[in-house]
Amino acid sequence: MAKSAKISASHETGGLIVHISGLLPSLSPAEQRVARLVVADPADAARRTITDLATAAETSEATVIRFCRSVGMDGYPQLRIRLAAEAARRVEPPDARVVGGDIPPGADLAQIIATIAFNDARAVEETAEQLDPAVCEQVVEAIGNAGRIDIYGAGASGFVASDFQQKLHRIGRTAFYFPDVHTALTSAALLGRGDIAVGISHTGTTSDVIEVLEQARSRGAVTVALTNFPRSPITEVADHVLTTAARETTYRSGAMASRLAQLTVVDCLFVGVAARNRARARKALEVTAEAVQQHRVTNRRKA
Amino acid sequence: MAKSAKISASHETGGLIVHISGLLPSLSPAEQRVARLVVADPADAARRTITDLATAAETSEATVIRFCRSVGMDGYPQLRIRLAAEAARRVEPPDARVVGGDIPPGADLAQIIATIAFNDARAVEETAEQLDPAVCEQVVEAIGNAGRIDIYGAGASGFVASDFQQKLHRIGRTAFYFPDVHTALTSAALLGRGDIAVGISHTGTTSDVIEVLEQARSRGAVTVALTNFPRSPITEVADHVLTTAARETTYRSGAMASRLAQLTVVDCLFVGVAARNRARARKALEVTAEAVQQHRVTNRRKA
DNA sequence: GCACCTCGTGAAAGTAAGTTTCATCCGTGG
DNA sequence: CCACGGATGAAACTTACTTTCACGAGGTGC
Repeated sequence: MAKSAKISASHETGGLIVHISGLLPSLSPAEQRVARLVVADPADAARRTITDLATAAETSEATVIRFCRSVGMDGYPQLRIRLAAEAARRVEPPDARVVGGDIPPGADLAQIIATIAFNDARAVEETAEQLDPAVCEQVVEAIGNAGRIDIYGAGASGFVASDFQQKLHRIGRTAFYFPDVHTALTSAALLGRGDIAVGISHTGTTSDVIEVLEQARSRGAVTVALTNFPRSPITEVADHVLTTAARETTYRSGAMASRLAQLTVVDCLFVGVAARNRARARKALEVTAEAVQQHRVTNRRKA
Repeated sequence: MAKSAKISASHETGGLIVHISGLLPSLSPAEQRVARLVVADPADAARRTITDLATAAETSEATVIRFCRSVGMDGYPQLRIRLAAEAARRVEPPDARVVGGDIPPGADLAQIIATIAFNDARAVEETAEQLDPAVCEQVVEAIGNAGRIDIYGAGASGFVASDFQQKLHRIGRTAFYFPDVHTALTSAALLGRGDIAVGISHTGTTSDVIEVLEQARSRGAVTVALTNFPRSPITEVADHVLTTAARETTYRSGAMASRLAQLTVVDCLFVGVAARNRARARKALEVTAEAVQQHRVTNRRKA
């Protein structure tokens, strides 16, 4: 039977549309009408049912099926999902976003959301890229072996410090965080060889944190600094320096992205430490999760 | 009150998978089996027929249909093309990374860093994609006009709550955060019409937070919930629901990505509020920045 | 402890979508 | 004027999708 020129089934993922328009002239009139609809708006075609599309092309379902076969598909459903896939792929409008910059005055919420998310995601990715695994390894090692872990941070970095403390505590490491400088100083004074102190400061210029870290170091503790600026003062009192890569510089942005970058670093260290002793960490996590269980309500679902 | 919180069916093209994983816990067991298959490999699911998928999930076609409806689709074909579209859009991560999953046991630091950063960045991006600007607008409006702002959160979400409080405070809004449930409850009891309460809970099942939010609502305050799961109990006591889109589900990952997603949402709200009154917010930020200036050291650089 | 709900579930009936078959139409060349 | 062959759509057919319904588990109130 006239198995009319079955064009090599383009099994490659892309190029279906191109493929179709390429062999458009070789199609029968009725099939061409279908093809034109498909090429004109693949996404729309994907949404239609075969009868619907046939009607739109002023033809019958049979012709649509024939068209599917002509372009190398098994049947209509297959064409449909391929079209949906391609339509989705080509819709990628990388509208110019304000990279690392301020939010334009007239921006609406949607723009604000897009800009912030973009910058936040960037900060996280770029931080990960420039993080030195070797340094991380040393820090993880130190934390894993430390007798005591002190974590310092002020303001926004204080939240990160606090978060880190809580995480380490949850896997059974003896970690402390002090919101108050005086308490932190006394704690630092009691550190010694085999202990570790981590100072977090976005700018790297927070005198309180630097001071405490210095104290800790003078007592023989290993010191770690987490900052955005690799040459900032805090690095002078640190044995190991980890840096974030948040671009924001203006106070106006309120160091938003930097927090996320700091947290990402904290997460990496945490997972690294936990991975050193899987069994123990897992056990500790299970126990702690269980502990808060009674403070969770069972899922009384909504209608 | 269930009617108050509507599950904004992510009408946009993107975020279906994320949307589904968010709803996962609120689905019935059989539907969850379907959901897991779909989330695990959307492209594959798109290729399957409904009977096929039902068999794979060890359930009936009826359940698959119910699942479609649960996630806001009209029927199976619609789900199918949406899945195909999303699968196509998703850029395959360079090296096979464990998306939303655990870190492989033998991983070295570099792998851990890459995986965490990838998941963190994704959570931020996907959260932004599915955030409903309209709801944000309402919340921003409410916060901007509120007499008093109470923010509740426990555990990891507590840090986020605290961060939010600090941010709002910095631009001159009267905001509070209470680490202690009892204090929070008394504060909530003193709220009234014109005030606003924000409850943050990743799982949406933290009874303490729900309880306090409920109290606030009963006093006439506008209530806002920030959670990863759009049908969790907390949404029942909230006038406005904002959702994050962190995929992690295992407690093992310690809800790491979710924090970042929550912070991104907080940042958006913060900037939104600040943008409402640029002049005043800027002034406040300048003044507060100046206040901590003397706690910064000048750049005595390293040798 | 019983009656009664409600909810999740799959079997089966029902409907719609997709596919095949086949008769018709129409132009072409004998 | 009559085959002939390809294009086409109506209709039969098959498969996929959707709805309905009854059963059973787990809870709730009497």
